[in-house]
Amino acid sequence: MSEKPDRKAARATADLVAREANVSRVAVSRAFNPNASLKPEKRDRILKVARELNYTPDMAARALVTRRSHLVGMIVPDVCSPWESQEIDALTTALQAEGFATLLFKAKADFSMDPMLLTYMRGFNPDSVIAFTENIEPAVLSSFLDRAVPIYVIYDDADAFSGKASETLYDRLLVRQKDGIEQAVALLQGYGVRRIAYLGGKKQSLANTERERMIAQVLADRGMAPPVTVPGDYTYDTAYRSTLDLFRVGSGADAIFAANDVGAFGAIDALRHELGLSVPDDVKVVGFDDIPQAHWKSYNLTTVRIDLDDRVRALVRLILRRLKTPDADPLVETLTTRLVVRGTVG
Amino acid sequence: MSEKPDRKAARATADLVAREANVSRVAVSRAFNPNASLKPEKRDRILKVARELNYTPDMAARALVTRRSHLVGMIVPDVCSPWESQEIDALTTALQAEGFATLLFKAKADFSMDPMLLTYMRGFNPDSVIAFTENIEPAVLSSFLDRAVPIYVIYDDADAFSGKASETLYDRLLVRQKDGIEQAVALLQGYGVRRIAYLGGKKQSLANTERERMIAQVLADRGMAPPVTVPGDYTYDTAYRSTLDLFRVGSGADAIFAANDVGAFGAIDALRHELGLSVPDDVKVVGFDDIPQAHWKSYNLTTVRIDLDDRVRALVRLILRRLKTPDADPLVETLTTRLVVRGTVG
DNA sequence: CTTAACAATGAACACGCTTTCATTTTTGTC
DNA sequence: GACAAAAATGAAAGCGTGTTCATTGTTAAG
Repeated sequence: MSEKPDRKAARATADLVAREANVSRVAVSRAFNPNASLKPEKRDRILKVARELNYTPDMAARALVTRRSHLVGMIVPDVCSPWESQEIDALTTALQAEGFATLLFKAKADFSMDPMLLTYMRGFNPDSVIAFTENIEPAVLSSFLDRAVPIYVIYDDADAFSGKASETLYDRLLVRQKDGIEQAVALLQGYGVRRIAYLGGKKQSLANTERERMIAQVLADRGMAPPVTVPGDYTYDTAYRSTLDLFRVGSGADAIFAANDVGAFGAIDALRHELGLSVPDDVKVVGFDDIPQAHWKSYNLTTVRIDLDDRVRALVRLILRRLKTPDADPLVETLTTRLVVRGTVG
Repeated sequence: MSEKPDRKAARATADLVAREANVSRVAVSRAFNPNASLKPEKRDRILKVARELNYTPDMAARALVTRRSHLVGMIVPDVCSPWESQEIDALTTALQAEGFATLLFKAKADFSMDPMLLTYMRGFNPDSVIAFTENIEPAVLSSFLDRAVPIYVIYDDADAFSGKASETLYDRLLVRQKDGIEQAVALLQGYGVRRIAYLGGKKQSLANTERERMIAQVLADRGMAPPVTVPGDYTYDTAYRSTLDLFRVGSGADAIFAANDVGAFGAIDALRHELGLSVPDDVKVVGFDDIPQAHWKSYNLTTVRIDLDDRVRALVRLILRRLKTPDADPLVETLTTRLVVRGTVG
């Protein structure tokens, strides 16, 4: 870590570059704006001088006049969650390549957003906002919408949504969770499973609600017993305790469908290391997400995969399109899910 | 996700608020600047009008004149790494509370930084830069230092550094890694371990180099055989493969000291699930970091803990102090490490 | 060679805010 | 109630850039 003793350090401005290169300040601006017309040799000379002077256009000044901050705000409840950190990583990489920087904010643990935080965030004028927090308040939404900032709330849309883009005002990312869930349930049924427990995620999470609803629906379609619902919050520790509670009561469940992979890990460890049960012999376990840890040998988790690359690509496509053509018609991107079979079911 | 159909959406400015509240624009500015002198009732009235108009000061405009962007740049090679994501999360939370927003950038996988990226980043004028990338290039450093931006390169300083602040130009975070390493080696020796393998991290990582050097030193001090060094890169998969290689060759190692917890997980899984060895009966394993996953029952890892809270607190203290008093003398914050005993040694 | 069309150029303005600085109002003291 | 000191106020200047718009320099067509 370090710091410059000399505080005088004047940063180079476009004016200085212009003077040094014997051109007008406007020419310097044009040199850094690829689609502006400027004689090539002149541009080269300016860029050379700029490099020597260690000059970079000031984004703040630029944002002030262009009304584009080149910032994309991300609101995240828990950066440590493997699934979210993957998304942050991938989105940041993709947006960075397009010239946008990630502005990171922490939401409150209960997935809600501090109104103060949002007000503060608005001050930075992000060109777009991506919220990993699902229960975003309408007031907050409209406060951004007043400034015509496209907001992307990341959660997995219900299949119930028909897919007719014209029916909605917004861009949407539609994740067909049912596809993977059907494959998972079919596999479990094939192994003779009779009673499935659903180990939930955060109550406020829409993705969680949808998953629960859809699992119930698929079970009903196949003539199976409705799921036993076990409380969870996407964390290992809660999943661990809930699993203990479930089996000490003796619910008769012979399979656990977890709302996310981390929860599945907690369930597996409770079963194996505290209840003395075997996975998959006594109890089968299926997760959701397919995070990198799912293939770790200690878990080797069978799970419903949401392809991160596809997901991020679709999201970036939506965002960039909206930024470039703000008045374009709302678009719906659809993703599917599929079961990845590993060792916790067979 | 959503977008406002109406693009006109004029954002409220200080001028508008001033007109609406029958005051001068200067008064509005003062209302939002706590230490400016303004009659309390007047301030209240202004803030009320501002709230009604949904007004927030524009940070870009503010930054332009105050020369403070209230942005802290973070350069991260891998957001998904549990240890790094923890740090990002904690730092963002702490800085957010102090009114700073996190500007996130991805470094290249080899821990180096793309010069273009840095140039781009400089354009945002971060008030400070925190680099999780350890082999930061001097040219890059000085390009920021020219603007008197304090840079914090996060790695664990050698104990070799005497702690005399006057001898360095920079603020430093000194992590006494040796403390925990000594405890770990003592424990291993107590269990009769004779030959320790060091499962390394990324070659470019200074923390890794330091850890290796210090383990060798502690072993020598205790009259033990020098460590067998096994190549690694902080990832699970590499650790897994390296461990297989090590034991198939038959190195005679009866303990593995991993450069980080994730690497330790890979080693444990290779030993248990592929080599048919027992941890801790056949081979003892010690990790480094104490990430949350370390207490998961499948691993239950004995590891050298670097207290994240202490670490972040110290870092935030350094950063804020430097931002408030840029000319203050360089300061050194010292942290210790300690062994957390769980199930992979006893 | 002339004229029209076009590319290149720079002066001036705007973006939204903070900060002097000189002025006015309020407060405190005898 | 008079004076000095302190607090409150607003006009104007400026932060570093992009963008008209009118002007100049250059090329293409006739």
